[in-house]
Amino acid sequence: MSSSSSPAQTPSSRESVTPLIVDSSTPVRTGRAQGDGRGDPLLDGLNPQQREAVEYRGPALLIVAGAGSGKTSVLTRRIAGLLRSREAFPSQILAITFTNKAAAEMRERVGHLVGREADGMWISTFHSACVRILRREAENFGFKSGFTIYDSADSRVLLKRIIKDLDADVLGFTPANAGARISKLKNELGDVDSFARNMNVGDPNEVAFLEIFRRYTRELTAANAFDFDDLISQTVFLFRAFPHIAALYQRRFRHVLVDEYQDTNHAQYSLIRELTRPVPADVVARAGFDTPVRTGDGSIPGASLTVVGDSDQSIYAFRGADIRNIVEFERDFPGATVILLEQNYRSTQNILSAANAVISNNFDRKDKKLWTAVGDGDKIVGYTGYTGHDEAQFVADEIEKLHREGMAYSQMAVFYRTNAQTRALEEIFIRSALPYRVMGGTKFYERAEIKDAMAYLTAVVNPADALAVRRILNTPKRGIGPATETQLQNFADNAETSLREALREADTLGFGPKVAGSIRTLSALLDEATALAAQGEVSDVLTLLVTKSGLVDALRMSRDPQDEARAENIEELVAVTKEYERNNPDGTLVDFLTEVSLVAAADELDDSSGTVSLMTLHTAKGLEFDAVFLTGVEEELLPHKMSANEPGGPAEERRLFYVGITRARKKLHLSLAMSRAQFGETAVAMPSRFLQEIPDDLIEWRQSPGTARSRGGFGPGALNGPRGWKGPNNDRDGGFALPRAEKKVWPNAVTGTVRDNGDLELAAGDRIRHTDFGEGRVLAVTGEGSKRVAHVAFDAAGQKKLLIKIAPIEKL
DNA sequence: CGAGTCCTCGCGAAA
DNA sequence: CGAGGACTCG
Repeated sequence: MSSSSSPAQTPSSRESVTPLIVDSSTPVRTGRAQGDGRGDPLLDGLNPQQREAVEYRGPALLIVAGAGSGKTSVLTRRIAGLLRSREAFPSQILAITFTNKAAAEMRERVGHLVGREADGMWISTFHSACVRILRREAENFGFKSGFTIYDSADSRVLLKRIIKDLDADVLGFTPANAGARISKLKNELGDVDSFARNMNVGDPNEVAFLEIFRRYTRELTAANAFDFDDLISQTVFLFRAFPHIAALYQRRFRHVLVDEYQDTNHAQYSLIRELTRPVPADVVARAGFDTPVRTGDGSIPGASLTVVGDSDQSIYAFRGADIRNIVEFERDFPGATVILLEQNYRSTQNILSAANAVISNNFDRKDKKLWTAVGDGDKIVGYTGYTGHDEAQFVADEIEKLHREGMAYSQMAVFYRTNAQTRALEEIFIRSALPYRVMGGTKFYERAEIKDAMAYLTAVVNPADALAVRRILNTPKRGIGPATETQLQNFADNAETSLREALREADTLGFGPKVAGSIRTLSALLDEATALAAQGEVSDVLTLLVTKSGLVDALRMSRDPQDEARAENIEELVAVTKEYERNNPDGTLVDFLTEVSLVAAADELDDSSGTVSLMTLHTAKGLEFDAVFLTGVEEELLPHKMSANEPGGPAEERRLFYVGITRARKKLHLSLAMSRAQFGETAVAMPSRFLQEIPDDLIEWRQSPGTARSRGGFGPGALNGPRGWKGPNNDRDGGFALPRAEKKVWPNAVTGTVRDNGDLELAAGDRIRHTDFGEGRVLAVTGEGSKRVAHVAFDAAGQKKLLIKIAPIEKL
């Protein structure tokens, strides 16, 4: 997961490890290290618990790893130990991580320890591992290995059609709620049949849902497609239905390791169970396995299982994560050993004390206290802005200050609860010429034009995929409207063939010459691309499709100014395919599509990019930064208002806050705003209850909720210093129930204003006036053209960077 | 069929 | 405020 900064690897071990192990003249130690392990690179610098976690051998091991306790280090060394001692071949190891990035990092770190040998291991996410298995075994249960993977947006499109078709919207069904319900069922390994058996047949809502679920499933099957949840559950079904196939993997993987175990759902849990099951003697005999790990009775023992997790960091209940998986591990796997890692190597004690204080408010948890030997460190910085922009300005100013003091932008991150909060942050960051990247959110691959281009590729790989064919049918516009689409679909349904095949019948379906011609051209293009895909590179196929289809041209010709950027995005996608070819010389079109389908938000993180990272608290899990800005620490946002009525909701929100806090190595900033724009209007915000759970003396308020309130002209300000603040529930004196009408009363609140300054010329020494910061003097101007940046010392607001082109400034 | 406009609704997190 | 749907007109 994260590149832990534990002393376990910092002093000298990491550098010295590589030559020691790779150098063949060094005797390879077999078996376990003797004595205290001094001199053994795998154990050097580990604390006793970590060491035990690396060395323990047995059927099942649970490592309860607190935040920052060096678990990645432990996990990689554990794997390296298995390989080094020849207890396992690389091919016998399956390690499941939460993101592809974590997988890549783990592979690299094991590689450092044992060399090229690491290449044969399966280190991947649940979803990637399942796709790999499913593609390999697809033919065994009625799928073709070129199946499409539908993301949630694809599922929603499909459900929208179905709900409309069935007029189920009048019963309150929406693509979103039906999709969530289906997802939930699948996470519990439910299917249409099991739902039908257990449903209340007298409930019209359930009857309708059954029909939606049934149609959805049928359409997925017909399209040769799996949704995200299917990837896991279908693999489990496959293993259960075909023990001899399961046995292939049960025999192969002798060591299964699972990271972030607290966030596994029931389907994932079941998958692990299936994989670590012993193979009965009769199955071994029938399969004719020739294997050394057979026991006396002819069976193959179950694989050894190692799971790592921390129930305090369980934040994916909404995705079906079941905390019981980790809590009941010892019961599930009799004979399991549990090792606790509590020493933290990441954060300062002040940060950990805050984290401990917060999380201790959750009941039903085993008490666990993180501690560190590095000392108290700086206090946590608190700030209350008047508005979201104000808060963002604080963040931007602090980031610039830290940067001037020598901290790299890439070592700073801004977290928030909801994606919508990025807007104010981005507006201010752009204006401040601050280099940043938003992780996740509206991702590249979720853009409409990229999904269009990808749909062309999908239609080539999987002609059965009606969703993909439908998407490209009239994109770009080629005169094939809804009526034509319906006719084609009807023909396909009646002839029991696919939409793709129906395209070949354009001439026989009575369309006008223009429409029929369009269809014929499209069909021919798909055929041409299919032929090319058989031997050409992915980028060639994509280029052919996006040019000959007219997709790029249509965007270029459009007068919508945003379409130019969209055309560039498609160019960018072509570049992505070329990059993919370089990295995966043997990669097929299917492989490329799979990879794209399974990229996670955190996968985009590039340490070398030199930018500040913006991300949700969920995406932040497993990462760490020198400086963290946790924004929007307000009631209704964190904890989010939707969580209030959910069982376990508030506790999970607290864990989310806890996860955010524990990402910080040295500097933690907690910020909030007194009012926040949503739905285009301003709403009053109150400080989060979680703030009160942090002892006062750990936070240094630059501007406390109390002072922010008083400066705005409400009530007795002097009394409302940091200590005077009593939290959100104290209405009279410490409260923040501002009247709705009274907004914008803060004279010095920062706004998101921008202005087009054209080619305003500024030079060092010029005096300027800024809408928000008042007057100041230009210190220097850097950059070129539209990226010119003025470094300004404001008389009252301090030093700031401004992007000249858009900053709301005038020359005096 | 398609482009344009008005209108409504929503923002919870994600592989 | 923004996306997406319904509606209208050419």
